[in-house]
Amino acid sequence: MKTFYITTAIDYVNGSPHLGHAYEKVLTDVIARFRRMMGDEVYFLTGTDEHGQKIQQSARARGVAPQAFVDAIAPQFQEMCNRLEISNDDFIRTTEERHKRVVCELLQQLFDKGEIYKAEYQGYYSTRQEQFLQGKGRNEDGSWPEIYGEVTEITESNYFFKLASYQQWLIDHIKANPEFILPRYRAKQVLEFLSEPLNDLCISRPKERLEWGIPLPFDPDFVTYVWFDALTNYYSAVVDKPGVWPASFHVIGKDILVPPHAVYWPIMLHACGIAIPQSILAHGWWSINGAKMSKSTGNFVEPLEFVDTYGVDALRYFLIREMSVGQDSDFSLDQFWVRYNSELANNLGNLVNRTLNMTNRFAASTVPGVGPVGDAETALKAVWEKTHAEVIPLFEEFQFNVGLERIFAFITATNAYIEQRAPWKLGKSTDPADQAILQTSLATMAEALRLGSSLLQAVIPGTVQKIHGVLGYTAGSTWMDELVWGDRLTGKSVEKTCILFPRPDKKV
RNA sequence: GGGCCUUUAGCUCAAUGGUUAGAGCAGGGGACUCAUAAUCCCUUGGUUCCGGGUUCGAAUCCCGGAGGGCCUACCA
Repeated sequence: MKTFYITTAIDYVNGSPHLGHAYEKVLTDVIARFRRMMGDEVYFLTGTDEHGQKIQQSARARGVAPQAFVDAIAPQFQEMCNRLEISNDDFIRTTEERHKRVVCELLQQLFDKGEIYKAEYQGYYSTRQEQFLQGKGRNEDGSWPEIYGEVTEITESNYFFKLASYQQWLIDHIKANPEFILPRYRAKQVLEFLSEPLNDLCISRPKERLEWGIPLPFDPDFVTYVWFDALTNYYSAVVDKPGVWPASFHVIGKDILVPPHAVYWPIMLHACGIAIPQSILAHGWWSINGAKMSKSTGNFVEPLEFVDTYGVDALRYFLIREMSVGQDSDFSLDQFWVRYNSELANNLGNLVNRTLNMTNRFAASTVPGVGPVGDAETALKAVWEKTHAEVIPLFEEFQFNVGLERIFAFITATNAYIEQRAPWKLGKSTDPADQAILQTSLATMAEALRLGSSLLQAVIPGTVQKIHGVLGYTAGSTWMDELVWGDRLTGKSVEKTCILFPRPDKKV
């Protein structure tokens, strides 16, 4: 079986992680965990992008070496993964030897094949910003904006990759493989980009301008410029792991789909004779309180602070529940509280607690065996079968928001079942028939809770483990038979109480 | 300028061209007490952005328009 290999974009370490970074990690993690539960062999990669001009500048501004600078920032991203309970198998940094070696190999190979050539490039250059300027950045009167300082027209030599010669191949591939770019409507955007002739891609910077990069193997006076450095991480991380490449999914933000991931990357690989990824999944962006996220205006969410305050699963749940994958979404504390209170705390959390309580009170803390089964049990089981059958395909299509809604409908049905059986009334009866139904109802609610929470495994893994734990249960590593209604809780002894999602006034 | 996406209840979202457009939350009413003042039941709420067209039948397909977002041009 082909390994299910999934990646996030690597984050540029010129600043601290924010909500967007956190979302992409969580989304990818949910997919990875879901595939593992489905029985796939999963390999999950994330990492950091650590070269380039901005980092060189930031390091210089602080008077430290670039390596020291990135060594200080990269751990923040690793720490974020830990705190978000991201189940990545590897974390690659583009400053690692294993990465640089592969980048050089690919570049040398393409150079030897004549796919990379040297050419002169003429353009307007801002010394202050240390960058070439685009014609469109110019003012109406032809002058350049103040921030660029002195702008001069210069000629510079650089290396170029023959992108254009693969244009038709890529167009054909995208048209023949509708799964290649997801959501599908994004493929139109890529094809539109490809409807104009591609320019060859400048892949180097002279060392006088940019030192902080990977030197070209065939010309030490130049370093690699972004594309071959950053994109190659997906490949370099697994080049020595047989059976992992090609990637099944690259999960990225919609902003870096066109052109890097959908155009440069497949062409780079194809030119090297390497298989290209199966699929690229482009997600949307978060706004905050209806406005664009921005550090300068203070309109941003610090993911780790949020986790400290509200808990990792509260954040994971909200991000996945609220966002329709591919679309943009808004993050507001009000909406967060709606999800937290009504879904996590009241519907699910309270179900856990009342189940424990009743099992303690009416069955000496041990999940009883199922007695006589009536219409109520049959009906609840039918809801389960329906939920189970609907949720898996929804998750497979990344419709997590809809899937979660269905799961919570089942949780509600379980709460309703409990009302219908009213074990607290049965507990007062000495009639053996009532006692038998009591046993059945306690066993049924526990089993429903085990199953319903199991479906939440990929999204809120820590919480699900706690729920299973207080039910005296240890879940299997896949859903193969985990999701089958049964009696595996019979005889398990349960905990006294468990508050999973405390209400705000009761939080410490 | 060209292109893409989007618009469904107060809010967040569903609905292979097919009964009377559905859920959750919020609002209103009731029930219950095992439970985190929770839970359960009932209920109010719609010109599916607007205007045409195709069709036996349109939220869905076509044309035109409006609002919002985005790509075309480095940044989750």
